[in-house]
Amino acid sequence: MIPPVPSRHRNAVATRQAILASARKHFARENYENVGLREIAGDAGVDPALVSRYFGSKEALFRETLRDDDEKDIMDGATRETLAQHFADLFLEKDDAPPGERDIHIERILILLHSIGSPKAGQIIRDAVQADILDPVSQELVGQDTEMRAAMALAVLMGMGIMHNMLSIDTLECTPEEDARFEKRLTRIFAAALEPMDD
Amino acid sequence: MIPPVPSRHRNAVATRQAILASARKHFARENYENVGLREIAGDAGVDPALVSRYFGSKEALFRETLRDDDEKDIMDGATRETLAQHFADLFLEKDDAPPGERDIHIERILILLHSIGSPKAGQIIRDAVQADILDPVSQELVGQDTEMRAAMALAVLMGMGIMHNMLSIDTLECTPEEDARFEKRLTRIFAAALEPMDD
DNA sequence: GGAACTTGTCAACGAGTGATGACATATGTC
DNA sequence: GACATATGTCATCACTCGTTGACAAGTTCC
Repeated sequence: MIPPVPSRHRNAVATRQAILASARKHFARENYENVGLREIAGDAGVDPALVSRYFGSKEALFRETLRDDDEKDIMDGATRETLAQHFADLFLEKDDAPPGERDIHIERILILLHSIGSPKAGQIIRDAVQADILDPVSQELVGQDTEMRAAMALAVLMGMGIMHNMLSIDTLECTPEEDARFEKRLTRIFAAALEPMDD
Repeated sequence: MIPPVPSRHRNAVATRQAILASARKHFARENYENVGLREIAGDAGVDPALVSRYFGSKEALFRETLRDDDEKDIMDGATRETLAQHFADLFLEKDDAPPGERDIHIERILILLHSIGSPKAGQIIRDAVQADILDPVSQELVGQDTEMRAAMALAVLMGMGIMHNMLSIDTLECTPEEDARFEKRLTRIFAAALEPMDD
């Protein structure tokens, strides 16, 4: 009988992070309801009971998944002139952040999108959207209807994300010319959502 | 012992329709996973076993829920000039269809939106979106990138629907002036998505 | 070395799900 | 009226889920 050598030394914070990372990965791919705690634990190489122990409940784990501690502001690097282009780049993943940080950013949006429509996740998502996206964006805008314009830009961003990542409806990635026209059109849409009315 | 008078005479097609109507109602309010067959049956005043019997499976029932038999085309009543306004009206529910038919239309979109992100409902939704929205719209467009433009308009429509109906983020319903500005901006966004590039 | 605490393991609970098959009752046909 | 079929009822299956508590094993401190 081989005494099973503990493959990983006991480390509370490490397992907690492993669980959280696994949860982020799975919630970014599937529904709140379709992600099981056993699935998360298995992928993290951890006993399922630890998930409940470390986070209290699945709902609390999901909330933790959406928390941004020191993540960079969604409006970082955008000036008033480049606002529409900034949002287009956001969707086109032409982010100038380091790749690791960018992936986290994308993962977070995917989590948001996948579990919209789940009543248990609804309020959590609502709060995160308001605090991390709507408030920062509308605060950056000037002129009339700042909240309305921020909400409309977010609506476009979410709709495009759903089309691309969840419905897998891609009108992109064809010829480079089409790609360029897509980007131009996308920028125009964001401009229509964000820019102050000129008349 | 009162012999329980059958409140409703046995009628296969009537119960089938009752189940379908109840399913539509519930799927328009919650996730695919969060709607139970017992819930649907209970609301239809029907035994839960009948749901499986009449529709085979929950998945098949959901698919049936999204079928449009004789529903009017999403592009009905739109000319090339009023295209953007037509889409804005679609979201603003200023539909000129009879109220019953309009509710069905709205209900169908809500079903689509709520169960995006559910893997079991994913393919069904994808097919319905393609056949009932993308194809008719892109077929109506002229010029370059018709599919791309249709997809972008749908993205805007879905994003706005999510904001309004699921995240309950309303920048609307304030003053009439704001309302008018919102409609104007929304029309501009749809125009940016739908109109051919002029340069 | 032994006590006190932390971290991990295991088995099980109660609740809920979709689905199925046996049975009961109504309806239609001859 | 008697049979065959259509429709509805009931109990239950097999399964998955989140969560919990008892216990084992490692770690730290005295």
